[in-house]
Amino acid sequence: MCTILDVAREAGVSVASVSRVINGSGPVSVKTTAKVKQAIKKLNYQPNIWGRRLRRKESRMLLVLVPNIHNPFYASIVSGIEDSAKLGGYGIMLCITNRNKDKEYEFLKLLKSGQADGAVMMTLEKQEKRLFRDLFGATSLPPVVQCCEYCDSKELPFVAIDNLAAAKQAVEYLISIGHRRIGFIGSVNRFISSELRLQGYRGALTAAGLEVSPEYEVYADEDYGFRSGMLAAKELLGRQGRPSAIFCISDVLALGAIRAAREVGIVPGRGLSVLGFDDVESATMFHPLLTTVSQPRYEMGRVSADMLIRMLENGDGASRVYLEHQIILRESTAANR
Amino acid sequence: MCTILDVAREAGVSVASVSRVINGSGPVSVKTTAKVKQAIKKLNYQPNIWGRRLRRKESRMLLVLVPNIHNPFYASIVSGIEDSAKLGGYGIMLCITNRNKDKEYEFLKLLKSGQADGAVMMTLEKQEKRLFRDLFGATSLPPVVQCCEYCDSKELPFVAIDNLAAAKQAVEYLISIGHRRIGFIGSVNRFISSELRLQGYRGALTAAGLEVSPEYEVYADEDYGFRSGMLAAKELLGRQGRPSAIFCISDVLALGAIRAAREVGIVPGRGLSVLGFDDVESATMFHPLLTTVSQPRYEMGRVSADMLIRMLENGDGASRVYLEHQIILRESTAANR
DNA sequence: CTGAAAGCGCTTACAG
DNA sequence: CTGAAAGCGCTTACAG
Repeated sequence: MCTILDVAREAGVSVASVSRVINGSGPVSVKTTAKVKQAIKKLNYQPNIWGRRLRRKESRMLLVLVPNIHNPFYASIVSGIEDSAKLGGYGIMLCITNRNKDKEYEFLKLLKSGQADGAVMMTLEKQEKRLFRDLFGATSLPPVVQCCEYCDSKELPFVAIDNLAAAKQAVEYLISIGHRRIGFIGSVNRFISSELRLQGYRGALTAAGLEVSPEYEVYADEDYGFRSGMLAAKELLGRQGRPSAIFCISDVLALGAIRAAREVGIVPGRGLSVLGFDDVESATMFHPLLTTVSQPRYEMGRVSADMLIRMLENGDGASRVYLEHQIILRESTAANR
Repeated sequence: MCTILDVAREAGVSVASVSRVINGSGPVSVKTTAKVKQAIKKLNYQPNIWGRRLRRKESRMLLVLVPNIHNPFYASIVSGIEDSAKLGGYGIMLCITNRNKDKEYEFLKLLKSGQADGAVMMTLEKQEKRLFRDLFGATSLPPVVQCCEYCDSKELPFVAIDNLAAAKQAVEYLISIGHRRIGFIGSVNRFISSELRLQGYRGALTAAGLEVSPEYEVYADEDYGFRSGMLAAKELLGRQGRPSAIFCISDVLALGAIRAAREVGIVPGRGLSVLGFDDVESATMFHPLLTTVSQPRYEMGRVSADMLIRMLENGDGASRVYLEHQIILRESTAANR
């Protein structure tokens, strides 16, 4: 590895000039520029990033926190973040938290120590007070954009869909095609999306004059696992006056519900309508293809990272954006006769 | 942010002593240690990583290159790498290459510029000469461990399963339960695993005295996509004397084949045996549950990262390790009568 | 056991 | 337009 000094010597100029050429900063004559460029090429010079960062006091690094990476839902989001980061000249560091708050905390310390400039977080639960207060104090706003999930403290920016409206529409659709006994499979996690989807479900029932009953609301594990979706659905289907339709807060759960229905001899689609959330790839792998709420995943990643970078570079304030969702009608829902 | 100098002043000692306490290097009296620790706590001091790295000339950062992140196969591997890296005190930077060689190349430059110490690569194709020669010259070995896929240059270490043996066993199983016309769905990519699985398939046929026919070998797209698996299977199933079993080099392709079979009126499992590769989650989501070859994914990630770290820290030489695979019998294969 | 000082590779006022 | 020099925050021989 050669240094800026080697280049300067090779080109017969000062390190200051070399630096100016590399960064396109300050005035340099064409002649000097040419000599420097040639020397860089000849020596195959790569600026040492640590020296630069130490000097500039910036890391050009973004943190990305995802709760788990097995749910295919997160894959496209990470992809979107990565693309935006690259475009802005940032690298990303990924942390798969697996609901381990300590791991999350340790990782976020990289912000304090200057190892990263900002973070996109998909791991924030509804009430996440301690984390930030401990890390940044009560006053200063951390350089963080929340994606998909967000906590209810008012100041932090986020990018998400309108989960309440989306869930309400989804359940309204089920009602519109004749369903009256509609079950709900949620999750025991503390994500705001889970709560809002539950509220949307209840809201739609209430608005239609249908009864909201805890009998029809069951909960899968934190990670929306397939197997736990199956179990939840079986519970629901074993009840007196079982539901004719189930709204699930994730596709993986919905897929589990479909499998559960089959196992107890119900034909999914005809005998039981199932509506999911996310539109992951496996939603269209098998019949009945899943009716679901689609989120603009890649887009959410892009927008989150872009927002974060603007905050970092232009000092833009916190904003909260809702992206469009879409209800995609396929085969897993049918009219109730 | 306060610096080591602030801590030194607060504790009434020199920066050298503070540094020694932080790093547990060199001799320090209990008294000094106590004073320094107290000062660190009081000031909530975090060492600046850039200064340290500039000085030590190490980055404590590992690169991870995956071809795509939509295939659930890669998720656990990344998880394993992350865990090992954390244990060794390394951070990881993720690059989703999407088969973009330039992106890969740019990313690997981080090694040269000292931004990362080593890389775990899952993106190397059979003949990957240019990449490394351009980057590291013909002589020096790059600090890279290959995972799952590897190139045929002899020197680079890798962690993988024995793809040839695994594929051979899988197809031998199909033969053992009475299948004679066995199709193959591969991929047009240039990964060694794809090639070895093809060879294993052919080897098993030949060993059993069955004919190897190009008619029975079809190829899906580079990313083992579900839809392209469907198309490939339809091609196979449309042929004269269609196969009674299909060996697929990935589960997602196998899932596509199962769907294709259904669409042309064949009952997968009974009417057509399908055998996959990877044992991803969706292999057990729907009936027929997929018979498949399971790879120790998380383990592969762990072992790769551990090996890389040993190379970096102890100067261990290149080694090549094969991990155990396993054939998991489920419902998608049945005896041919 | 401790501290003064050099130096890692870079950028950027400052003076010319 | 150019260069000498200071300084970013750290670690580590070196001398004591």
